[in-house]
Amino acid sequence: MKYSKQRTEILKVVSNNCNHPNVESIYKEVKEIIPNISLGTVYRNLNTLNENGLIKKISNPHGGDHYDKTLKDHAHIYCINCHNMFDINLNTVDNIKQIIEKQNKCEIISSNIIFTGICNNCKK
Amino acid sequence: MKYSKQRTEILKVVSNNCNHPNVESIYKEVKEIIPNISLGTVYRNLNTLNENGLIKKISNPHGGDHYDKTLKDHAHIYCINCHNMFDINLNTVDNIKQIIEKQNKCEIISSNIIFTGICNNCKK
DNA sequence: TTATATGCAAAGCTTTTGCCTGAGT
DNA sequence: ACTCAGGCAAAAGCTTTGCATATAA
Repeated sequence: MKYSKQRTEILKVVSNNCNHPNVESIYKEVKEIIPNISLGTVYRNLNTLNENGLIKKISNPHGGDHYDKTLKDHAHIYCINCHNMFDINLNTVDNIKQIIEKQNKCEIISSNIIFTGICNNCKK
Repeated sequence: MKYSKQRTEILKVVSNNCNHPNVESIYKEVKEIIPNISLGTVYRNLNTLNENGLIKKISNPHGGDHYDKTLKDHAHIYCINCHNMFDINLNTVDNIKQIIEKQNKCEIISSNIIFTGICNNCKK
């Protein structure tokens, strides 16, 4: 991977935010710094960064992937009202994995755990 | 919902199989019975059946939705080798939901839990 | 100087939609 | 008869890709 201003900026946007931005909002935000960046570059770099383990892709059942700076496997809640995605501290994910591997005699590589609902903030 | 031969056949394909077919394989299978069925009809009916709670849509992080006859919330494992999806008996899903609701003061409507790995059969 | 990344636009996929015809009640 | 469903093809999204140019090492 050769350095590029574009990729650095994209990584920054994902890393500096606590939300879990999707492609659209990453594109928007990076465009403010590098106005002539193309959407293709954003897609290409998100894939590269994901493949190199610098960010983590979270696929959303409601459409569109989100990207996460936290690399450790963890669960999320997706709010159908504000469309944001939040981390869930579910320290049982690793335990569950092991249980499933034993019970089903299979090998688990990764997990995608998304709860859909209404977040703390939107409930008010 | 008015009766239709097409919808009945689509529901049968999802219900009579223990695998969790995706659109492509549902289309293929129904086509053997109703050769002139169109792909649009399959999509339309899968959505209708899902909305009416007769089947359950499972979105796959690796692309393409799968459809499930089991309506109760449960987890799945997706095998990256044979591309099949299998049920996981995870009787803790309901417990986890409640824990999350309490901890995060949010409301959970549904869950999408998919583990990716290599299934029992492909491991051999 | 050589390899990799970008921008742009075209192509590719999957899914949805419009419109007219056909089937169900 | 009237309404809902299907077939077909076009459109809509989202994502990837090819190609020429630009940038990094």
